[in-house]
Order: sequence, then structure tokens, then C-alpha cells
Amino acid sequence: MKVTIKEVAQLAGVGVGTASYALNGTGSTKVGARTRERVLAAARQLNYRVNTFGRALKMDRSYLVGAIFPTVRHESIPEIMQGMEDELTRHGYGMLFYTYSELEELRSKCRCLLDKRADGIILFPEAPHRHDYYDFYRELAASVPVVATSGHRQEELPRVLVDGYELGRIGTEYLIANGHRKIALVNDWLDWRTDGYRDVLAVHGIPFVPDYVFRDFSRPHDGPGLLSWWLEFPPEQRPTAVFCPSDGSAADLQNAAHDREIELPRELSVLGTDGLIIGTLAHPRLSSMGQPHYRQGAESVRLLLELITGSAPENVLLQPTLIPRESVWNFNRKN
Amino acid sequence: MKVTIKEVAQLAGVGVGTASYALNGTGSTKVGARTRERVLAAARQLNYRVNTFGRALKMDRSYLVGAIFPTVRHESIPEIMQGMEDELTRHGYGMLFYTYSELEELRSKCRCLLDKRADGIILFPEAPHRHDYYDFYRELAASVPVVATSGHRQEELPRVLVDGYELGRIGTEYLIANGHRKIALVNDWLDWRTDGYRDVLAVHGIPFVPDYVFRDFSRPHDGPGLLSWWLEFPPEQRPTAVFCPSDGSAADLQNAAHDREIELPRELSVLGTDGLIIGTLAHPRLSSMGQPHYRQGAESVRLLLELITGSAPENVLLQPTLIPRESVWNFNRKN
DNA sequence: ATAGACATGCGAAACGATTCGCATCAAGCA
DNA sequence: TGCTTGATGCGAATCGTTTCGCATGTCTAT
Repeated sequence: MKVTIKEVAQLAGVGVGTASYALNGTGSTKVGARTRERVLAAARQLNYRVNTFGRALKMDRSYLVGAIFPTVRHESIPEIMQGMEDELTRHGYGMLFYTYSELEELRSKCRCLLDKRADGIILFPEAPHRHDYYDFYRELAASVPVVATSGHRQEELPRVLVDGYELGRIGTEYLIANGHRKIALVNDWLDWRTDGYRDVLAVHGIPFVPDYVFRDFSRPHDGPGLLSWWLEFPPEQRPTAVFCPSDGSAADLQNAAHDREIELPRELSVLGTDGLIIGTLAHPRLSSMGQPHYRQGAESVRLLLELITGSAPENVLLQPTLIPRESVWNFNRKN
Repeated sequence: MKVTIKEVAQLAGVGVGTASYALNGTGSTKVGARTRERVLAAARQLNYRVNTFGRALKMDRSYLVGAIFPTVRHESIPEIMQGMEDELTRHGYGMLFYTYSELEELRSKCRCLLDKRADGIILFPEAPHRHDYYDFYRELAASVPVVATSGHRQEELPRVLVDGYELGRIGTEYLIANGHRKIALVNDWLDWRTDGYRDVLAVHGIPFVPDYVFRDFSRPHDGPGLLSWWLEFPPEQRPTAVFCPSDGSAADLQNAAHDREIELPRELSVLGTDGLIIGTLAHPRLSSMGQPHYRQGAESVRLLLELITGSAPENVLLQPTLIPRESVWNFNRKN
């Protein structure tokens, strides 16, 4: 399991330099076809595999990139990772996986990554409204290529994100098409979604009601929290549909509604975001704004690799797609 | 960003060897306290960080371990990964993440791992009934430390698994305690679960009905598939409870039942396995046999690290715990 | 026939760390 | 004083690559 390039060269009867050129295809002008063949044959025979460390030491390139996520418990992360892994493997890179839950941990994990000489880092940013994080992103990006992967508004870093405006627009359009007029929007940090929502309402001549937008981040963002917010509206003003920022919160809202014996989806329609498989396990099965997580991962890698090889890549904007299922009531069809 | 040990030694006014000893604490007998202090101070001042490749090259230790999963889409994997990551980081190791979907891909990903000189591999085995996989496991384990992490019966490799017998026993006991007598068991590869199930029935004097055990792997294992199997029983023989091998299949079964307007959980109780968060999004919220995924990940790492440092570790058997929620009807309480 | 151009290939140096044999020095002891 | 011993530290050798300068040999053109 420990055959070196020297032994390959010896068996092929050439110098180590020549063997290196032949093996890597570099200096293709410099090594004759017959010689190359001999080297390759010898390598195959000996089952030679390059020692990454020798190479990395000399070349100052590790072919490793780091991936840091705020917590794996966020359901869309596995799919993103899958996209990243596939794309990285196709380019001969390895992926170093880390998680963090607060800034200090992020710092120390990035230090680990730097120690391991990662060629670049893909960062899933959390809590993008906090300035200390922003400062750290900038500081980090100064010493190593970094790209952000997420739907957050992330001005600092090269990034791939999902078009929040379109997401809000398409989702709201769908609800309106199903006859909804009183539509609530639960906000996450993705403000663009609100713009899309508001614009579509305008197009259809539906007045924008500020109270229908849940912005209160001091309140719990979970099912019971959202439901009690919803219940505070007097019945005739109560939204007929709630547009949630994730499938988890949407399903949780549905379950809270079940507990109160509210009839779903007739009394309360719910539209999720993410289009995850968990949506099909909820009852009713969640309609959702699907996000292209796999592509998000793959594109992040593409960007990072460009960054590593020296070009200044353009940000990527991915489009969401509607996944209609059963959680939205259709007022137009007489059920 | 590229300060070497030589510069540290120079600044401290010592030889490189001495600097190395001082920095690593090795040869602590060999370097005087005052000298060590000087070296450490110099390192701090220059912000020195060891170059992993130089070290790895000399020591033949990469401080990298590979983690290979059949597919991230299996919901319990993120939690396992989290456990692995925490434990690895505590020991200064990095985790190389890969996925595979068939044997050939597993092979090639393991080759990547070997190329990157991973010190060991944690393998989440798939399809443990296939002999070609078994052969490969053995072959792989011959060239690098490997541990398996899963609930599968995996005789070849050092492994950490969850006690399937106890899982079957406790789950079945719970159903019986709720007044169920006709209990179906949906099998995965974990045969031990069947033993626990059968033994508990015997303890309670309930006859074992072979037909209540779903073993037909040619049929779809999903909600509609399971429901149609269930419906084939004549009503009076129909199981009142179905013990599922995952939360996903359990929730899917519930949704299929909703579609047929079967009243849950009165007409059909469902017990899941895994205790995942998705169980709380299903309706009714899934009762489930919780598996200690986080610990599973952490213990796998512990085993692997032992293996790497040369000892022959004992396999680890983790205990499942019951997570009662709302998907099991209680016949004893007059509802 | 000779010089220059070109194709091919050799092997030393370098990357940054660890480790080992050896040297130095001071103290202890006869 | 002379010798042993122990504590401390130096720097060369090494790990497996890649790359670069140089050497060799062949061919072409004059």
C-alpha cells in the first residue's frame, strides 16, 4: 500500500521527474509517447497511487474544501451537501464537514480548516443580521476563498441564493389563483419575499395589510406560536392562508391547528417553503415552494472552484418552483 | 499566512528540532522549561500554525477520517453526522464526507479516501444482505481501519449498533400495554427485532401469527404498499397496530390511511422507529422507538480512533428508548 | 562536416515537519 | 583534577512529490 513514484520510475527505467510528468500529463511535450506508456504500465502494475501529502506539500494545494453548516438539523442541508459532494468528487476534491452553533465555534472550526490547508470554504451563513458575523466573513474571505450558500441576503461574499422575490411572487400568485384574498406571510430573514408578495397583491388589486405579515421575531416561530398569532385576528379578518418560511414550520402549524380541531385545509390553508420530503408526511400533504437545494450545493462548488483558480465568479440566482399538493384550499372549485 | 517552524526556531534562537519538541510537547524531558517558553512565545508572536502536510508526510498520519453514507436522504444520518463531527473535532481529526448509491460507487469513493490517506473509515452499510458488499467490506478492512455504524447485523466489521432485540421488545410491550393484541410487524433487515417481538408476545400469552410479519421485500415498503397489505386481512383479523421500521414509512402509512378515510389512531395505530423530528409533523404525531443517533455517531468515532491507535475495540450496543406520542390508540382507557 | 535547433530525459533541490544520533556543558563523585 | 552522568539542544536525514536547470542525442540546414 506504500509504493512511491520512485519505484514506478525504477520499474519503468526512467527518472522520477519523467515519471511525474508522464503520470500527471503535465509537460506532455517533454515526454515521449513510448516512455509515457512504459511509466503508466509500471504504475498500473505496481498499483501506484499518488501520495497527496507529498504533492500538497510541494504544490501548496490540498484539493480539500471545507463545508460549514450552522446545524445539520436544518432539513434542507442534506440535499445541499449531496449536491456539493457530487460536484466536488467530479473535480477530485474532498469535502471537510463541520458544524457550528455560535460565532466562536465558527471561528475555531474555520481555524481547523485553515490548519488543514483547505483550498476554500463553503459557508452556510446563519443569523445574517448580526454584525459580528459579517465582520468575521469579511476577515475570513481575506485569507481564503469563501462562498456563501443560502437564501440569505449576503452582500459580502460570492454566493448562490434562491430568488426570494420570485419565491414570494409565485407562492402568493398560487394562493390568489385558488381564490384566497386574506393571505398571511410569515417572514424569515429573506425580505425579498415580502416584495414579491406585495407586488402580486398589487397586480390583483388586493390591498396590502401590514398586520398580515408576521415580523415578530421575539415570538416563537413554531406551530403553536404561529397559530396563536393567527387566532388573535377577529374571525372575519382571519387570513385564509398562511405562507410559511419552511416546511417544518408549516407542518407544525398544521398540527397545532389539528389540536384545536380546525378543519384543514378548508379553514386554514398553509403553503410551505423548501419542497422537502417531509412535506409529504404532513397531513394534509404540504403544498410548498420548492427550492433547488441540490443545484444550490453544486453551484456553490462551481463558484468556489472558480474562485480558487483565480477568477472572480458571478453570483448565482436560482429559481424556486411551485409544488402543489393538498394543503391549500381551492375556493373556486365547489368542493 | 505561511510561517514555518524554521522561522519560529530562528526567532526563538533555537534549532528546528528543539522547536518541534517544544511545540508538540513531545520529548518533554528533552527541552528546558525556559526554552520551551521562548519557543511558544515566538510561535504566538508569529501566529504559527503547523503545516499538516509536512507533518502528515513525515508521520504517515493524516488526522483525517472518511465517512461514507449510502445516501443523505435517509433522515437519521444528519444526527449521526453531528455526533461524529463533535467527537472528531474534539480529537483534532477532520471528517471527509462521501456518499454512494451502489457498490461500484462505494469502491471508487473509498479509493478517493485511500488516496487522501484517511487514517480510517466509518461506513454506513447498505443492503447488508448482499454478498458482494460483504466481500468488499472485508477487503477494505484489510487495508485500513474501518468501523460500521448502523443497526444492521454486520458480522464482519467492528461496529456500533442499536439493540434490535430490545427495540422489538419494548415497542411491542408498549403496544400490548395499550391493549393491542393483533400487532403487525414490518420488517427491515434487522431480524433481531422480530425475536424481541415474538418473545414479548409469548410472555403475554398472545399467539404468534406469521402473517402479521411483513417480510415481502418484493412489495413496496411505502405507505400505500403497506396499507394495501393491511387491507387484505379480513376486518376481524386485521391488526390494530402496525410497528414500522422507520418514521418515514410510518408517517407515509398514516397518510395513506387518511386517504382511505380510516380514522387514526382508533382504527389503525402506528408505531414508528427512529424518534425523528419528522414524527412530530405527522398527524397524529408519531409514537416511535427512538434511536440514539447522536451517540451512535460519537461512539463510532471512538471505536475508529481506538482501532487507529492499535487496540481491538469491543463492539458497542446502544439502547433504544420509547417515545410515546399520539399515534397509538389506548384500548384500556375509555376514550 | 559543423553548428544550431529540437526533442527527450535525468536527478538535484525544495516543500515543512519529525526524529535520531551526536555534541556540549554543568554537576557530581572519587 | 579527571571522569562519569544527566540534561539540554543542534542540525542532518527523511517522508513523496513537483519542477527546474542541464545534459544527451538526433535531425536539419547550410
